[in-house]
Amino acid sequence: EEPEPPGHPEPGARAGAAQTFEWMRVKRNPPKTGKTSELGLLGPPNAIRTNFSTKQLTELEKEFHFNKYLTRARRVEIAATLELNETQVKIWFQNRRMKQKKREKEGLAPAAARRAAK
Amino acid sequence: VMILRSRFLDARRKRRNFSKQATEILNEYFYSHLSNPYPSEEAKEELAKKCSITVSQVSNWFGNKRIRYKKNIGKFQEEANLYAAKTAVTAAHAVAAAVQNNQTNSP
DNA sequence: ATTGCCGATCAATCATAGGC
DNA sequence: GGCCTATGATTGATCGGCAA
Repeated sequence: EEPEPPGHPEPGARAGAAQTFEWMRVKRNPPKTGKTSELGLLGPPNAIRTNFSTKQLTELEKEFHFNKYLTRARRVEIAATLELNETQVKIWFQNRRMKQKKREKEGLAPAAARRAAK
Repeated sequence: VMILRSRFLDARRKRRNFSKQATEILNEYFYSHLSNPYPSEEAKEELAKKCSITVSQVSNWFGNKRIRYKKNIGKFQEEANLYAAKTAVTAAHAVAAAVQNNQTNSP
């Protein structure tokens, strides 16, 4: 409960100064969802977080209530309708399911919290 | 504009800061585990209970803390030293108690 | 070997709280 | 009241692991 082997005392680390641990260096690869549809194939691939429109979110939400999971066919259909790629639709449903689960959990916690309230 | 923002009552709007005490507990954990500030699910539950907040809020806190800390380590230096000293004292007491206990019952 | 899902996390952003 | 920073929450997307 106290792994500390990979200690990396930075060369410039001084007494009292915190070290730079690995988690502080973690960098995520930029999103590759941008797709190269718009541009032939030059220019930096869209590496920006997509902002779904209210319309798109409304449709996705509607579909989610109908089915928590998508079939390949349905996914293709929705992606085309909302002008999103299949990966974005897939990820949206994945995140939506996690969100649903989180809410159910939080929704029941209060009940148990009152019982265990100190 | 307002319409776009009124995303079906974003819970974010009624946000309240955690109690000073809760923040103390969270920071103590964070800085005493600075080499790997990723509490296990069990640790999160324990922290949540001590802070009177939900596990999700503990997760949010650590997520924000980690990102903001590494974004600007310098800005947290003072805070880091503060908690480092605090936990050091606690550890010293623990060691002292252990030594005391060791001398009392020596096999 | 490929592909989807889960759980956790990241990273950017939103909206409010708090201080001046 | 305006303005700026601090902070909790949200979310599109990534990472690693596992299963089909």
